[in-house]
Amino acid sequence: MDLDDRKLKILQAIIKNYLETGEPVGSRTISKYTDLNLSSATIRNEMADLEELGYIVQPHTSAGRIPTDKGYRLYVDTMMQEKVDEVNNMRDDLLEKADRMENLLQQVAKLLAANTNYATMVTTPKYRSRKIKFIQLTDVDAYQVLAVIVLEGNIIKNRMFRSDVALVKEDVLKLNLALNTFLQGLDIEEINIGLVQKLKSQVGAYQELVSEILDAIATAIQEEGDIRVYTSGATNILKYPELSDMNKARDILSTLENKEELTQFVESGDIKPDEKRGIQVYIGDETKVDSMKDCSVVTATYEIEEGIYGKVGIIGPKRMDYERVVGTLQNMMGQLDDIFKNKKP
Amino acid sequence: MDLDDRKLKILQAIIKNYLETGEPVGSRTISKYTDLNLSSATIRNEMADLEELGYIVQPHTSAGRIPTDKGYRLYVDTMMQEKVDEVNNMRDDLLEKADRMENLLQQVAKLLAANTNYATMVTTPKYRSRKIKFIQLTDVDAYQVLAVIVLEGNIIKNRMFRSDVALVKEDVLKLNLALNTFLQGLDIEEINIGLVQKLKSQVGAYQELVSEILDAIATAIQEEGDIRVYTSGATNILKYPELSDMNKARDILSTLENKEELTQFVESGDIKPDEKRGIQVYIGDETKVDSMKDCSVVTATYEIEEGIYGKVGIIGPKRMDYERVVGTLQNMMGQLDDIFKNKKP
DNA sequence: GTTAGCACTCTTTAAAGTTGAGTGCTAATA
DNA sequence: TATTAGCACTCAACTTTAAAGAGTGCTAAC
Repeated sequence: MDLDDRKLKILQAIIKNYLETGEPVGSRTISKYTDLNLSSATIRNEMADLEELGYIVQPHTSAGRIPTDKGYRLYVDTMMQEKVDEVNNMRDDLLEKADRMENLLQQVAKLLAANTNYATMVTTPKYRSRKIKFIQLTDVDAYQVLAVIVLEGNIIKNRMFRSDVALVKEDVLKLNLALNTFLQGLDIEEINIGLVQKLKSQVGAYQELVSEILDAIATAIQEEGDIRVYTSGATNILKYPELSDMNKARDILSTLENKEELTQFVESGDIKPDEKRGIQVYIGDETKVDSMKDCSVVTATYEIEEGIYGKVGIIGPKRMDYERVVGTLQNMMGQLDDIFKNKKP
Repeated sequence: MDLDDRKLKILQAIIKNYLETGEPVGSRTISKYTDLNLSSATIRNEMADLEELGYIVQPHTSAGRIPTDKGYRLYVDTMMQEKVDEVNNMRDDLLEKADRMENLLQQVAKLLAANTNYATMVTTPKYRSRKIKFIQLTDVDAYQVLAVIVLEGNIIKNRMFRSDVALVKEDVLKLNLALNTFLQGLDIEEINIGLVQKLKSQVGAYQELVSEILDAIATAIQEEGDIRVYTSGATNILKYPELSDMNKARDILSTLENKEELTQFVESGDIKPDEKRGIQVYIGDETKVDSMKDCSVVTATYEIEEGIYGKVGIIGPKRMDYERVVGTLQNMMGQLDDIFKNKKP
């Protein structure tokens, strides 16, 4: 027995209906609301076959059928025809409020949540490495100095330091020069003890200060390497009865709140294969996150420049509206492309 | 009929028991587990009185009693004796991970949530006004310039700008000087059109750039004036059955996620009256937030310097362990005081 | 190959009955 | 006069039973 065209059509109808209602779908429903013109009995026979093939199951003997993960998978892979999403003016909303990367990403999460009624996540871009572009010291007053550290890719970090000895303007300039000479263009691994010693030997009374600054630089590079995750619309999860069981809901919400497990999606998945925006669909157990075994996650990849990319994800029930979600994500990725190309925030 | 000592003792016993169990408390329980040595019948008589006085109610005729908001209020105001909390090494945890204000506050929220099993919120400090301390322009390359804006209180903001005309090193220095001459020490209201015109007339080809920078400064000051709110442990709410009703839970979690309504607690309440750390207890409707009418919120005030303060809040069920919460908060406020006094992050 | 028809299964919902915690009141007691 | 024992009463919560309804699988006819 194989999956012929008619079986495929029936499976599609079952899934579509289940996506809408969240209720098991019976043979009569399919018989009435498709143009196949088959009686419910015939549908029943076909359904029995589809069940044997593993695409659908009955929650209990006298109930309709619901799709299995395998069924959803087939649907997503072959049957779904993407719907171009109507959310067109997201971009204006984005530009209006967000003029910096972090805000922008947070805004993206928020907009998607508002538009889809699912939970959303956005990760910060992942860089391969981070080199020091330059360091700028400024004396704020006699005992305080401001250090601005600029990393490759124009990531800017600043820290205020307090010196024990009174600062001399010329010394600060010299220090600035020394730091830049030694550190410019270096990655964190390249800052070794020898280098630090050599640097310290040149700075006279400011050894303490230099130490602190070096620490700060290390921290800055480190934390820029970490992927941060923004989420939004977590409470949308509670809108779907099949996830609203107190224990499931707590687990899912807690995963969303803690965020660590979500970075998992950054590692996995292809990276932007063709113009499909690297869209990836994880169904149930495919998420590899235990608390999400009753959810599906759809992720897309955005790229801010060659090789530097992050992920946007939509988290909902397995019966999420895949077409709409994929459409919305493609749309959003397009908007992000525009923004990153034209006007770097 | 008035509230004599015995009634008070009984009320206290009822509330204590209810805080622990979350179940209505019957006369027999009180009779057995207090040292009053009274029969359940006597307790019943007293309970009837307490009900008439408005301190307790019965959820239904044949149930035990639970405290009313008025009952909780009396308890919090007069009967509660603060327990010094055992969470002593929070401070080390704090200092280890957090070297910047935002991180620190987020960390505070997280720690409190982990230690209390309630949801928590922390607001950023509220400043009365924000003056420009100085501005530092640096040319990154021929077309990009980095502006670092330092506000009073050492708030640092930075932005990268792209210039249409190629940048000349000396010009950037001049621009820097001009900006500082005109803007240093000014608040946002003081930057008027006349001033802007005058400034622009001095900068030759860089008018466009100056415009952008001024905009950025305005935005920076503005957003620093906004109070941000960090929350943590929102999912703890779901641990309490009386809040786990799907609708209540959604409303509360959604309030916590959106955060706007939470700033409400910053406005209200006394500001640090004596060494009680400005601890304030809002019970049920007292929160003035509709979704929280079944919750209590305990807030405390931290002060980073004279007159600049923010709030820390614990959000839980009405039957939250007030003593422990107040103790924990006082402890935490103490730790924060230490940190802000010794080592400004 | 398709379909009508029917017995069967199993969830869902409602109704009815049972239990038990806790009350209020009364009359007896210290 | 304050306290207590005792008892009838109430009501939510749980259990049991019954009925309804949706949907299936199978058989026999088309």
